[in-house]
Amino acid sequence: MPTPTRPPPIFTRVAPEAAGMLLYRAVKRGLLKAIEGKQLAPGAALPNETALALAFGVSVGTVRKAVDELVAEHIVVRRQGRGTFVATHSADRFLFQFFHVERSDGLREGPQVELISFERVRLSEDAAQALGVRAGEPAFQIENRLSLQGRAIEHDLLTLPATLFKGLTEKRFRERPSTIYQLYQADFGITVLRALERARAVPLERAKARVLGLAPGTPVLRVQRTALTFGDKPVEWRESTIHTAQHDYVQTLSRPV
Amino acid sequence: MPTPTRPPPIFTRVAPEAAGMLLYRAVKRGLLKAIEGKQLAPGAALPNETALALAFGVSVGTVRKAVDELVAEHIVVRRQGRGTFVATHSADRFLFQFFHVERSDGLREGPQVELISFERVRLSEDAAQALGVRAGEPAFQIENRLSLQGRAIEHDLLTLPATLFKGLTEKRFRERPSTIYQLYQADFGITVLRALERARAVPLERAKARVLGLAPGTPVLRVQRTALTFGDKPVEWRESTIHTAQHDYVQTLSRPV
DNA sequence: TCAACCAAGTCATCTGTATGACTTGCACGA
DNA sequence: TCGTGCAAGTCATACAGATGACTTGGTTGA
Repeated sequence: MPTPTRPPPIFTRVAPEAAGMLLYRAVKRGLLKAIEGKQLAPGAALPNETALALAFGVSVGTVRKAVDELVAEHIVVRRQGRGTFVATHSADRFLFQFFHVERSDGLREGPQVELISFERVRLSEDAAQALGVRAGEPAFQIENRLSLQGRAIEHDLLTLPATLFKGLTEKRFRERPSTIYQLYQADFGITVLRALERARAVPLERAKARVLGLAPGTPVLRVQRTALTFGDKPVEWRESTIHTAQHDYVQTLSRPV
Repeated sequence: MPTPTRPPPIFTRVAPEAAGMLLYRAVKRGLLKAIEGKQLAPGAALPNETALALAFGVSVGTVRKAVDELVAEHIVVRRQGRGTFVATHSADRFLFQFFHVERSDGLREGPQVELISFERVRLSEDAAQALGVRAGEPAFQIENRLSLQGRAIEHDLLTLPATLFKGLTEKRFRERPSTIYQLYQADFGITVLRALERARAVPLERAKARVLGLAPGTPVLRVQRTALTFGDKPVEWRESTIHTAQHDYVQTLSRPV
């Protein structure tokens, strides 16, 4: 009788070939791979700790340390007595980690995003420096308008190196299922792990005033963000212009990383 | 012969009486107590891990977990092969953790602080709400001007509940040896661990324009900060007005806490 | 004198095991 | 039928020890 086909194992042992590498890092990468590759979908339960230890060929303590870091990064969620689950990134996690605008009274909600323009360009000096590549490289430049409760609040200008986002089209961008960072992850295998931001107050320019429906010269917040993936490699450069009359840009200062 | 007097032990065993409490938390608190109480001064080396385990009556792994958290909070610093040291709060750590203004080209330096006014007041509604106490409570209100490279860059308005800062005087404040947060710690036993900030862009008011030597109406960054100690208890409310023509307000977005 | 080597001390990682707490589902009995 | 209680599964904490990497300081030998 034929052996029944079974799905390939999700995890592979890391112990032997990872000589010199940190074991718990290798385990973490393995888990991330499975999460990014959708073998472990958002909301799915991870195998229990002893099963993971067996699969990776390491001890439970090592698995624990790997999962600890994923928990700290809000990539998975542990529930005592229940199990460990892949965080449902989608709206909420993105909102929490990368969208820091909230109403002055503390109300937090996800923005509506409208695409204003989508073009192929050559990298400017600023963008090239932020992205760590040469000026003049091909790139995508995307303009968005963000609204909260129907009120235009923010203008975003995104710059993406074309080499990292091969095959991106306006249609694909426009028809993405969820957040922009989820598109990066699902379609291009790029996981944005953290970002650097620089903020300043500037008078609103005429072009953006038109987009936001405000008077030119209004003081607005200008935030420049470099989004980073593994190894602090830059993958996106973004310039946001935020109207902060009814909203604040919110931060928690604690453990600098 | 008389037994030589020896200093009292810095640490006490936690195992027995800490029934139900998390051991590693108890160890962490013990270490924090020693650090706050200056038995372990900034820059001092902690006893090595096995010695700590012995002193607290727990295993090395438990000490390790406690120290891990202190390291994550930048309260101590580990150096492989050397030892673990109490972070020198003083300039650098404060700068790194709580002062987020840097020159546009990335240059980071500590600000010069000038005291402009020091008064006893009653808490306003805003401040009272941020500090989690009733409006009308007595408080100190302190105005500072901060400069970088001789250029006035920021105006700070600090509000401190009088109950937490009993005995604070203008003289003591003015003659503090180092940073403001170090004064809180050394003189009032208050360790600022983290802070919440809300930023917006506003036109510069006339009074602050005079202090900063700028034209009224210039777009400036308005940052409202609530500083927190253990248990997220608010201890300071601060409103900063920052001139961001040559400087940026810098943030790292990563693992939300 | 000086450079190379060596040993001790310390943190860093990993293993393996034990116990407790929390959650769920099932069996049992009123 | 319903609820109590128990057992199993899982994460949470803690222990003890082994090995490796890094730093420092002293010893040795040319």
